[in-house]
Amino acid sequence: MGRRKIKMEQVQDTNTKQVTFSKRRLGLFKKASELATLCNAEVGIVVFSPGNKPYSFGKPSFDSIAERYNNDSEDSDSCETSGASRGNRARQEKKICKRLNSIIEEAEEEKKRSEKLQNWLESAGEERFNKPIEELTLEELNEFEAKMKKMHGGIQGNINQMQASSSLMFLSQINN
Amino acid sequence: MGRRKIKMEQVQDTNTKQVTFSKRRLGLFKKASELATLCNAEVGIVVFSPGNKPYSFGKPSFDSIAERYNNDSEDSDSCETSGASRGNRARQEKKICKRLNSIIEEAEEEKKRSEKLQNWLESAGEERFNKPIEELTLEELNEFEAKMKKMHGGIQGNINQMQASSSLMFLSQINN
DNA sequence: AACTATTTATAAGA
DNA sequence: TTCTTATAAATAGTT
Repeated sequence: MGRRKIKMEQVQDTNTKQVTFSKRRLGLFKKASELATLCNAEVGIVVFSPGNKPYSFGKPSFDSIAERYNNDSEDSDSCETSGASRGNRARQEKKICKRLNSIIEEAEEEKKRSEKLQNWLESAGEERFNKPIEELTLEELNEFEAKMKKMHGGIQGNINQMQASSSLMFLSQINN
Repeated sequence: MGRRKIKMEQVQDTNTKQVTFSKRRLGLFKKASELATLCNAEVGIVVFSPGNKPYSFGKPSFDSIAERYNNDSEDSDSCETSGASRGNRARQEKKICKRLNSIIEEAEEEKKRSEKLQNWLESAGEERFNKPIEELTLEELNEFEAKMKKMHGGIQGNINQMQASSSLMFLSQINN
C-alpha cells in the first residue's frame, strides 16, 4: 500500500524498519479501535518493538485496568485466603500474573547484565592491542568467568520460576 | 473503505454487524501479522465479539518447538479459536499454558548454550599457557564474541516472549 | 512531519 | 457464506 509493493519479510534497513513500525503500529491500533466501535467488541493488543519497547491498546482501556492491577499493594509468593470458588480463581490467576511480571523483571535484569558483559567484551576486544596482552587476558578471563557464572545462575533461576508459574497455572486450570 | 464511507459508530443491523466483525477481525490479524514480520516485532491480540466469543492472535517466533506441543489436534501459534463461551476460556488458558511451556523449553536451550560457553571458557582457561597465547586469545575472543551475541539474542527473545505471554494472560483475565 | 502514487482493505451487491 | 468490485483507507518512498 504505497509507492511500491514490498516483500513480506523483515525490513533490512534499520531506520526504515523503525519508521515502518511506527506507521503500522498506529494503523493497527486504529483498525482495532474501529473494530471495537463498529461492532461493539472488546479488543486488547500488545506489541513489542524490535527495541523491546512495549505498546498496548485496549478498549475498554487497557491502561486504566493495568494501573489498578499494578497499584494493588498485596501479593505474593506464599499463601492464599479462601473465598467463593468464583472469585478465588480470579485471585489466583492474578497472583500468578503478578508472579510472571516479577519474573519478567528479573529477566530484564539478566538482559542488562548480559548487555554489560557484551559491552565489556567489545571494549576489551578493542583495547586488546594496547595492553600487555598476557596479563590482561588472564585477568579479564577470570573476571569474565565470574560474570559468566553469575549470569548463568540468573538464567537458571528464571527457568525454575517459569516452570513453577506454569505449573501453578496448570493446577489452577484443572481445578476449576 | 468500500462502496460507501460509513459512520464510525456501532453498526445497527445485526447481520451486517456480524459480517463486518468477521471481515475486520481478519483484516486486523493480517495487519498484526505483517507488522510482526516486517518489523520483527511481537504482537498479541485478544478480541471479544459482541456475542462475547474470544478470538486470539499471537505471533512469536518459536515455530519448531511449538510443534512438539501440538500433539493435540488443535491450532498452533498463529491461531484463532472460537466456540461456546464456557469451554473456550479453558482452551485459551491451555493455549497460553502451552506457550509458556514452549518458552521454558527455549530457556532450557539457552541454559545449555550458556553451559557450553562456560565449559569452553574453563577449558580455554586451563589451556591458555600451552598455546601461543596472542594468537589463541584473539581467535577465541572473536569466537566468544559471536557466541555471546547469539546467547544475548536468545535471552532477549525469551524476555519478549515472556512479556507477550504475560500480557496475553492478563488480557484474557481482565476480559472475563 | 507532510505529501502522493500505489497498494490494500472493505462495504455493498450478487 | 463466499466472491466480486467500486471505492475508501493505509502506507512506501519521497521531500
